[in-house]
Amino acid sequence: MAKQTILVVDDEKDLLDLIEYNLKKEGFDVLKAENGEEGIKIAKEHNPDLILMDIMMPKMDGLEAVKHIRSDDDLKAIPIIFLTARSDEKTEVEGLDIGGDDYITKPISTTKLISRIKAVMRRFEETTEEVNRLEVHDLVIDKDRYIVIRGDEEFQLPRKEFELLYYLASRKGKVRDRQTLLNKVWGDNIYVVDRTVDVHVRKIREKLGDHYIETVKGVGYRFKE
Amino acid sequence: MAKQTILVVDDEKDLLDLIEYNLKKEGFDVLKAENGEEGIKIAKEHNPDLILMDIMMPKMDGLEAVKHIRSDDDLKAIPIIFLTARSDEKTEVEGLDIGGDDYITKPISTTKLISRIKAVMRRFEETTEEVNRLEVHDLVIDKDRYIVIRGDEEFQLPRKEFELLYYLASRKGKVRDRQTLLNKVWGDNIYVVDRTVDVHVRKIREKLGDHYIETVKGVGYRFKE
DNA sequence: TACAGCCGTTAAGAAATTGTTACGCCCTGT
DNA sequence: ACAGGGCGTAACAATTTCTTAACGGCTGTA
Repeated sequence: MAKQTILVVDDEKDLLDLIEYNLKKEGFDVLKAENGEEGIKIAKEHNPDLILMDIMMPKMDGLEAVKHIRSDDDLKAIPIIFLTARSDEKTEVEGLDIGGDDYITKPISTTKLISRIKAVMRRFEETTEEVNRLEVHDLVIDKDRYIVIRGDEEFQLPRKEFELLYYLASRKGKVRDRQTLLNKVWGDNIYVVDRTVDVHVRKIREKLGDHYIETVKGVGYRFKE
Repeated sequence: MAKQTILVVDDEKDLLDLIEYNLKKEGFDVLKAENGEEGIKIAKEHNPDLILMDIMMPKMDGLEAVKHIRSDDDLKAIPIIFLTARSDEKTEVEGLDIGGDDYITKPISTTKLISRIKAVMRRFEETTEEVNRLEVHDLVIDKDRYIVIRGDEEFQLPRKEFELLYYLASRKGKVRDRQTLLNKVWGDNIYVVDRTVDVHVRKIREKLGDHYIETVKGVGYRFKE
């Protein structure tokens, strides 16, 4: 899965940094804005997958900002989670009414924040109904089911093998060096020896045959075009 | 969309009238009941789209009433919002636990009430519209009766097991990770260890056999295709 | 031929993940 | 109050998957 981007809008810089740190640790890309106006601008430019919005801010407050977002065709579908200083009833409700998808009261527990974010994203994914299904050569690589199909054979690859294959297949023809593969498939802050990739490639070849993943000596691997 | 009907159950007549007035102004049809017992009776007769239920009432209190509603096949799908006099956490939690979908503390702000109602309804619209009877492989999973049938065997699975099976079966072939399963079957803001899913899967397998739910290591579970 | 750089292959041990069982809590109906 | 069922958790066993390290082969170069 491609990295997901979260836009955090809050006027407290410290909090912004703290949230950024935690979200990045969880593997999200993070964008920051310090007020509603800036938030909208950045949202338009980058189309984040989710917005974390403080309600009380100078210049343009969160509620105002969300109204704008919800009336912008390009942005209206983005899920929004509110941050509120106190669980003051009125704000809370107003927020849900204009189209927030959840709200969290400060002070924020990191785990809670993360799990809320993931919950909201999941709720949205089902609605979006993406097709995670690649068809390349004589293979069907179905990520929803985590299986690879060829003719009427069905292969159950282990997770890493599957994801590696999926990544390469989704970029058919493009060479990726081992380090890139590790970053994309294993994750950024993971420490493993890059020869590990070789082993996985070999296992894939063992199961599906040699003719899908090609070696580019001195560079890396690529899915055959 | 047709006018939506809301059943309000509260023993304070004045409040009942006030709420009625406001809901009607918003375009809802309103039914009233003054205690849990009466509430259930009216619910069965009219099948409202949502129930607003006071917790503290004479005769049969709200929690009790909701338990009945949740165990009545015709009524169990109706969203319920609790009204509580105090934001006593325990009652609050208990309420959500037996199947309330939201709760509001008195005194009630009208705007807040309305927007909560709308929010809950929105949430339900997305979820509803399910077929209540699945036929997969040699199984019939009947959600109306909470029963699984194979040939002339009939299995009475406990609630969680049933719902987990139902969820997976209704997405035959698609892998779901534990967290997603928890969110979908247990509910969003429920905190349970994700290994709980394993145990329930095991119990289902114990009763129906191993060949329905497949494990995808490192990912989650899926109903066999 | 000797050497260096790179990749393929293997097998073994480590790590991660799941299966299974048992226990305790809570609620319900008796 | 008590028995029973449903649920969530913890702990340990059983498996599967992942990594590493080591060795051998191939290719191009001096």
